[in-house]
Amino acid sequence: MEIEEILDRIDPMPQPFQQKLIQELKLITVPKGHLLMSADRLADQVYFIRKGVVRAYVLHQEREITFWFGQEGDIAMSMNSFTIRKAAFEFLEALESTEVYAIAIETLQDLYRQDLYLANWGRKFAESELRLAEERFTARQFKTARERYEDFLNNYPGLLQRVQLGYIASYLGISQVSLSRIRMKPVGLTSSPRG
Amino acid sequence: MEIEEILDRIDPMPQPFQQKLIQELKLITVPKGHLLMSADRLADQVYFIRKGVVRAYVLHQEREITFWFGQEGDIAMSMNSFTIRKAAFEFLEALESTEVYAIAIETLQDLYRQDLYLANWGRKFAESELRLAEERFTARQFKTARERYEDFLNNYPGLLQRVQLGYIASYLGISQVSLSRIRMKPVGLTSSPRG
DNA sequence: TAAACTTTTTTACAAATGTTAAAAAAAGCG
DNA sequence: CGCTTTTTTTAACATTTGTAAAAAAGTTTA
Repeated sequence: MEIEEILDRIDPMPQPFQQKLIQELKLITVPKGHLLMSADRLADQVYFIRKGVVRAYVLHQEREITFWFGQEGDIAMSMNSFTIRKAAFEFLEALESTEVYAIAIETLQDLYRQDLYLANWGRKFAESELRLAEERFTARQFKTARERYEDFLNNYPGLLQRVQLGYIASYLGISQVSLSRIRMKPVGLTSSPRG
Repeated sequence: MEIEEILDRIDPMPQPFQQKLIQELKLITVPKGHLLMSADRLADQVYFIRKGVVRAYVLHQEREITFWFGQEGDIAMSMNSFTIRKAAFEFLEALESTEVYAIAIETLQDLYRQDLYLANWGRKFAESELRLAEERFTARQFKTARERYEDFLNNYPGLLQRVQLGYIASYLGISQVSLSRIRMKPVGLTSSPRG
């Protein structure tokens, strides 16, 4: 996906202002397994995904917890590192050979501070991510694991084929065994009294 | 808490720009139990909490799920209603007699579009909320219910005394019975083999 | 293509959490 | 106050989900 389209997905802005951002980008390609970002280090880049799939995960007691997937058109950054300029807590890993447009966080911050259109673009980006995060957070609370799995299939068509199930289970907040149990039984066949 | 302080908590901006926002605010007082916002209606106001406690909750199958608390200095808005101009999915309820500074969403949107400082203030607001949401989302995944309860006590000192436990249990993602079990046993005394 | 490795499913069991209902405690109110 | 209502705790039981380990399936590589 080309960069103009990625930017427009968040909020279209007049050409000249868009170009101010595009000018600063560098297209890089990373192999499967490459870490674009590591925990305990200051994240200094923001990535616009042109091609490929990445996941963000945290490491907790020897265990990886995947909490975000990004594919073509998505934007990856450590909000933690960006806002409070502290070391990131997450890893960002390419799950396929992946092409990203990269920009230094410092440069992006400068653009935001200088330009009204870009500042509002950045605002809309954060707002839309926040909206998704809230939706996902509440869904985690009142939807069953099976419903969340079905939502995942609908919201990320094709991703099931590109991402291994262990990562998806963790993303859904369940163990891989539970996910396997869900997939085993056909949809709609839950453990009702006389199931 | 006065409005200047509430705004500065997100990001300080030069006086004249801050005043552009403050000019538009109306201070209102609502009694305990009042709904500042209701699901299935377009949320048309943003609230800056001067005094009191509010909660945001969703209604799912006869059941209320509290997912956010706000107190002095916090800012309440329906990000869903704000960004995609759809009906809100959440309720916003005052848990005490509460004073809020209110501004129409439309007015705030206009201010953002016109002014660089305000646009960046709005961006930082969304970014910091997003950062908190991510933190809470991952914590939900790898912390036990007891740890989340302890985090709540640390992150919201005094709120335990102002909010009933049923709401807190729901906020923590557990049943009220579970919360009661946690509170029953002293800290550190978990169910170990010879507990 | 055989061996080595990784991923997914299955099994058996343990632990955590939910549900419903009732008792106890606390808060609200005339 | 004492009665009523609400909130919190406790109890008993059912269910979900997790863990660890093994089997099966699928991939990779020499």
